Amino acid sequence: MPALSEPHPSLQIFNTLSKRKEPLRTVVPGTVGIYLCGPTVYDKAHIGHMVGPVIFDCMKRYLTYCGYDVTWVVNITDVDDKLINKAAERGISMLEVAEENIADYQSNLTALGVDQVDHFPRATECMDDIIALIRELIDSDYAYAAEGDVYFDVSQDPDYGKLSNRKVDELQGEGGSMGERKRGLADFALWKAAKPNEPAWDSPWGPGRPGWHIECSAMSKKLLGPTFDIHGGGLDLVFPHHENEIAQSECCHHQPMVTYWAHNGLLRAAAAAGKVGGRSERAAEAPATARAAVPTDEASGKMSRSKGAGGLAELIARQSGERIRFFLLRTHYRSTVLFNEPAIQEAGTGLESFYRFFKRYQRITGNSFFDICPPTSRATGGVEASASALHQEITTSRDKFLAAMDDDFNTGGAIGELFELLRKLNKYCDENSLEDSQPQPALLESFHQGATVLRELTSILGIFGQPPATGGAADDQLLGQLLQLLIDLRAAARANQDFATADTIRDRLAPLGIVLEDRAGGTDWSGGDAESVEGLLQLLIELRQTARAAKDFATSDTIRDRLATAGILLEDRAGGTEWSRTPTS
RNA sequence: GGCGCCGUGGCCAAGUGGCUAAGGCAUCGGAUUGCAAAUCCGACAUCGGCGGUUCGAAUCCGCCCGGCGCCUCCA
Repeated sequence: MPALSEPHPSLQIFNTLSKRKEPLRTVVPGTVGIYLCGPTVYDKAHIGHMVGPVIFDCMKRYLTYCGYDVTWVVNITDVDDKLINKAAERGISMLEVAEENIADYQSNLTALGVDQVDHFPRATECMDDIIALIRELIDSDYAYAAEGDVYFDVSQDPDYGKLSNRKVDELQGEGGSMGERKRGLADFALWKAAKPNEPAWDSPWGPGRPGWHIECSAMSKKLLGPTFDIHGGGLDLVFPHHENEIAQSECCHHQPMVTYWAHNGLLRAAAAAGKVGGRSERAAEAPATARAAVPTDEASGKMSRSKGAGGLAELIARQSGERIRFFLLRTHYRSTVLFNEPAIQEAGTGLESFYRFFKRYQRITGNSFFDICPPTSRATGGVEASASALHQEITTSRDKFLAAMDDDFNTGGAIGELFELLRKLNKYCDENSLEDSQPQPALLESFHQGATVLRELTSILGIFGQPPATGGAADDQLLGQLLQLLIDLRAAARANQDFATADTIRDRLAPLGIVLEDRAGGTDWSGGDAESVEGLLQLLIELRQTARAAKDFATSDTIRDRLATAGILLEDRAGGTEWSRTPTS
């Protein structure tokens, strides 16, 4: 076993094996191999499945930023009893079940901004590796075949239990029919003989399929080697899954499987016991006819949606992947996170402050924050601290941010520092009136550099990569046109000291989720969606009626003409004014 | 029964031996604004309870109370 690299000067990782934080030392200097246990794809993903991917995505981004060449593997278990059952239940093949849920899983990952995964190995694509590993274990007497099954002989491994702090003779083991074929209760299956009509692969022990644990030993070895740097997964996998992985791999290779075991905390449903997607929840869910059904009684504690186990795609549609990502990153990854939708909503409120700043940046510099290309490495990032008071503040914030990340990827602490940096930048805008007059180029440059550091740091967390996705382009355009018209009408009213009309416009917009902000250079708006359009038109029609009643035909005609330009036709009838969309071609 | 985790302001959440306990959300003042919104400034907790170690503890130890996880498929 070759010696590990020199430790990183500041980065520490908590290791489940030693139960303490340790400096990062890698197997190969300058590179990091990460393996994260991915899903068993027998059903749609729930939000609990996203915790690991999101934090490990940040880990890879940070390690890359720190100069490492990182390879990240997330395996997919696509052969398993539950897949077989699901396929039988639905009358489709196991492969079809897997394909469907892999697509769901990956689209969820994409929505949450998880795009750093290098390999998604599938168990069914690694059968040769799995069988080879089992054969080696049998040859060296760590495993034995029994009636078409193969079991790992736990009694042969003196280290068994070192990860989860368990003693072999205290383990309960599985009962049932398999128990008769096992030599020891704690022994676990490496290969399971196929029953009639089950999917099966040929092996020296007869047709069958691999056990769950051996897949990960085989896939991690294949892609990362017999010893690699970081192995991740949920805390619930420590025993038996990871314990068994260690047993298999280390008995086979006679060297450490993994240097750092990193386990993320589990998501817990607020106001109810049990982790999201856990056993108690599934039991409670069983009587329900449709798991994706809208909860009928929030107080019953049996809701699926608010516990997050169902409808991740729907949750993402309601809240956006970025909000969910930000919500997850606010808490340290080893902590239990209490999940509930209002909390995600609240995280989104915090996120809005950043988006308002991005607009401010655009107003001041004329450029999009999202077009800033920040330094992508720790060595080249940051600003000259001595250049100005602002730069010193920025440097302090950046140092604190990096110190938090160095401390076992403390994203919660890092995010706190991000808000500090945001406040400093806003204050700088205020104090130097960057929006009002023609600011000095030097002030502008300092400001730009501060924004660049903000972009540098947020990129590490994988947030604000791109402007938020908007709805349909056509509706967006109409919404923009209607609001510009309303803003113009309001500006005219304000110019005439007609604050009643001006305030009416703003007040009527609020219930539609649209907020107006008056600034030196004009009025900004935010919020609103396709559903706001009808309300806006109703308001415009009323404003036009008021203008007509006051014989202010210039205004009323302006409204009608500009609506026509926007593709809305107004028709005055006896009972009132009706609107319709002009057919588009 | 065995192994383990957690309990910080109204809510969420950093901090795990030493300046006035980050930050977010909410609330209340102030600046700013025609009024708002946004932004900035300020207010708001002695860290579940008790006892101990220490010059010094939210941070270490013990006990108690409360919440949760694993020991079985599970991210």
